[in-house]
Amino acid sequence: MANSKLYKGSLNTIILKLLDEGGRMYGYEITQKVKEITKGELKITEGALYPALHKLEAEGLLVVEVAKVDNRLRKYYKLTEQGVKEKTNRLVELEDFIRNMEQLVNPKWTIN
Amino acid sequence: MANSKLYKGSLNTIILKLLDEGGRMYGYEITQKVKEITKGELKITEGALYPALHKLEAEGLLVVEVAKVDNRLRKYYKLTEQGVKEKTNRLVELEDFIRNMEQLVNPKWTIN
DNA sequence: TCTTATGCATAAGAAAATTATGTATATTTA
DNA sequence: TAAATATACATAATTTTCTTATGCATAAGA
Repeated sequence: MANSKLYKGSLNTIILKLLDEGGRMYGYEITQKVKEITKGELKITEGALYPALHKLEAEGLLVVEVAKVDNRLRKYYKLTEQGVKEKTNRLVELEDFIRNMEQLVNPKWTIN
Repeated sequence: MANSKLYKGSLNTIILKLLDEGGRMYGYEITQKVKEITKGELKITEGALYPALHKLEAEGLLVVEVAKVDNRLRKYYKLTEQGVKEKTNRLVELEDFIRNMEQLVNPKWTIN
């Protein structure tokens, strides 16, 4: 995914959130959107993305809809009802994670 | 490490930062410190911590110093000069990561 | 005395990524 | 127009990092 190992584990959260915003997106579109938003700092690799999409679909969080545009295949994914709920959970987890990491590396106050 | 997969990849950064603050710490102490700072939300497992410490030592980022306290063994770790540099790098990566994630899940502004 | 806390360690397995491929069409550039 | 790049999907082998399950040993508390 990136030069930094920190992104490990965050791909699903990113996918769910982008699909929540975008309504429906296809794989390649997701890679481009992420690159755009992070100004090229985060590049989702295909080897990570496609298996992740398949897994989320198998878990019932996404549904796929195949389309043909300009004679090329596209698989549009969108959140299921369950996917929307899971997205919310993941975002809460992300907020908790960030808060804890901030606290660990840049403690605002200390007891001792 | 935690209920959330997001922490994957962040252990080394946490270790380096805590050692930078604490001067020198031993493994068990690190687990307790992390638990304390995150109010029990993040628990470093021994199966993750000890191999990580050994690896950081093998990479030359840490040095170990064995001590015996109350007839029990302790292995104090501290940053090497290289470890201090690496700590700085990791913290920059962490800041970038957090900034990118914030931007992805909670974009402040959009172009379109 | 039994449980919990302290303190280290490793091995087997799972999860999630990287890296390397593979296929195919469309568009841009030299 | 030929070659390179962009678009669009996919999977397999390997690596990294963690969880889970052990194991050993001493100290302290119930």
